[in-house]
Amino acid sequence: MLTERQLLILKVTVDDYIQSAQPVGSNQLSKKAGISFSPATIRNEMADLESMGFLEKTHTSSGRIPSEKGYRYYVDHLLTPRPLPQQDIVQLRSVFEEKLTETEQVIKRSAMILSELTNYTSILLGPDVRRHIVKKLSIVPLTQDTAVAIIVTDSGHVENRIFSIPPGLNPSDIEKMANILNERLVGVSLNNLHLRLEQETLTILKQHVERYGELFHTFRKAVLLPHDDENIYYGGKLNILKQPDFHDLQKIRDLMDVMEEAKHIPMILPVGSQGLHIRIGSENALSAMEDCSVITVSYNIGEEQTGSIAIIGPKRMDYKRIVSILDLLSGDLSKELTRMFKGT
Amino acid sequence: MLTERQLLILKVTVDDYIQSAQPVGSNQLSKKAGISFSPATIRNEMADLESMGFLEKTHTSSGRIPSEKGYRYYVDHLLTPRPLPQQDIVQLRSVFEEKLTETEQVIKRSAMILSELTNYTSILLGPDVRRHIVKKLSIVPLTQDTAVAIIVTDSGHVENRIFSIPPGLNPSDIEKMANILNERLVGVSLNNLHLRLEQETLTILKQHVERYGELFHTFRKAVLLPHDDENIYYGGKLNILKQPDFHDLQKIRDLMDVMEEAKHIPMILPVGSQGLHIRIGSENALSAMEDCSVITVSYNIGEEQTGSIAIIGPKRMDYKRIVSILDLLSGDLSKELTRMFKGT
DNA sequence: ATTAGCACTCGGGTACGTAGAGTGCTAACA
DNA sequence: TGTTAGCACTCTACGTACCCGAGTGCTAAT
Repeated sequence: MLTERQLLILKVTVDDYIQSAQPVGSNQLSKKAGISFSPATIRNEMADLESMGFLEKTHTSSGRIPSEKGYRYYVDHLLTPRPLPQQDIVQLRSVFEEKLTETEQVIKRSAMILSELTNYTSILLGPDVRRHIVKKLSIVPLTQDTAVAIIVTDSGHVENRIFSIPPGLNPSDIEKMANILNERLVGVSLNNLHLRLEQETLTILKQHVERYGELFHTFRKAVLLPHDDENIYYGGKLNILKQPDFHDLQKIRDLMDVMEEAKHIPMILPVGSQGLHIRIGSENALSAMEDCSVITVSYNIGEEQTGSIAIIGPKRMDYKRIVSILDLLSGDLSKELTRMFKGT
Repeated sequence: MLTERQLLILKVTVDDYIQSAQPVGSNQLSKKAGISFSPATIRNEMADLESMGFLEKTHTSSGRIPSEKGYRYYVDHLLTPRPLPQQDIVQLRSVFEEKLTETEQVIKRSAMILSELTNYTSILLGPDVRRHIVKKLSIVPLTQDTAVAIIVTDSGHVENRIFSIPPGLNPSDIEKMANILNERLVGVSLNNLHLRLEQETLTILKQHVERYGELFHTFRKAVLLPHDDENIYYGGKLNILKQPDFHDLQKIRDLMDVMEEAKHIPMILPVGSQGLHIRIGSENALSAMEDCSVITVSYNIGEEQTGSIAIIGPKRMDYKRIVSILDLLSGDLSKELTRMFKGT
């Protein structure tokens, strides 16, 4: 439905606007490499592209900028991924040179490097902790009436919570409880912890531990409390301020507000979906992000557990480059993290 | 050296400017309550105050705004702390109603509430982890060649690090090592951990554990790696964007940049100093903060360990209110955290 | 089908005039 | 002598007018 020439003009227009952030006019365009027709012709084609909804004007006599539909068509049909410059690859892979031993560290560093490389904001979601398997559970008494419960998972993640001990309880009972819990809960995923706690351990505790009720209750409450916002990692939150597209302070505030709020994260990056996704402007669920584009990609550790990577930038984002970068990183990250925990 | 009337005019000028963010003129001032002299008189006095350096003009025929010297005099001599409204007290104390069990949680919540209450940015520094005393040390094997070391301190803080195990090492040796380390290191502060590690445990390890060298080396490296930026808590980082005083995007960027960078923190809030401090504009060490005022106060747990609270706002900050709020919070926080760990 | 030519539009910059708030100074006043 | 009314002056903010340049749409010629 679009002619070759229209496709060319659309592509060059989007490319130019992405690069310059200025509306592009027919004269300007005619001077570009690969364009062999006059400004007048370009004007006609651009008028057509506008009536079809791919381009827009900022005012009556301005040059054209891509509409959301224009960007959408561009990313769907006109994106010709170019191999990344060697330098970028080196920088991106430098994360893995650091010999980090912890998932958390690797992801945190990745977020930083990603934002440095792109000049946009990055959000990385760690693998879902709740699928991890309990490897060991300890209880360490702190004071007369408190103790800390420590759960180590197969991925090396350590969760710890303080809970209170009913006054006057026999210390040996706590030890007993720790032993029983260890015996019964190792091998269970954090997800299923609460089920197992109530189904299996409760009856056994009853038999061995005095006043198990209070102790169990406070322990259970501590262990189940979700610390869900702790595996979100940001890079370059302030890069938004670098973009010429954002000058309205109120909008910047709204946008940053939304990003910081952990509860909005599922709306920003579709957790659980595989592969690469691009959301342009109002395709985003949140109205504060209607001037942004978000590119997300998933990665995985082993086969099952997946995390997500998101890049948030203006609609006028360098899609070509970001797609290449995310492709590379998600692959590398999957490989590296899988390698780190292949032995589990 | 300043007459009563000059003091009054200075005070009212600063108060008014803090409240309105607009230069204040003689006519405007003459209508205020407590002012019983004419605009002309005020003009004379203001001219004097300006020549003495307490006030400034933004341009030849504008009203006056306080100079840094003016603010300084105001906070040193004219600050009449007023009791906080009951509602603020309630909101501030709501942190302690939540029955949080972990220091970290309490401090995190305090930072949030503080920023909500003040509309400025807050930074809270947790107590120095390095002074905490080791209560228990465990080593949990993860894979063939990795294990996680877990250190629980008397405050309930849990540090964990993954380290690698030299291939082919006897698993029972790791257990032996854990036992030895536990025996020797419980009761030592994290600060002194590295000393003790090398002085005492090394010789004993030599006697009991095969190939202690490699194992010890990798363990030592893991334990000593400082995670120092993890007890800084922010509240309302975006509140800067709310202040009418900040409109220059570049300055906002610089300011936020500086605040996020953990290494700048010691320059922002003077770690270790007791009591309440106010730094106005260029009194701050960092040039990015020359348009800000910072109010800091320390709090303590028990007798020794201290953390800090800082509020960062424009020079035109509501000093009276912030001082009252910080006074209250630092007291409450000290009491509450001391109570939480009085049993240690 | 393409393009040169032309009238038209709009944003941005500059110049100018005015209203309003504020100042400094002088002279009158208590 | 300290205070105040009066007045000329200054500067900002705002609105209007104007022009320049880049760009468009349309028409007519190629």
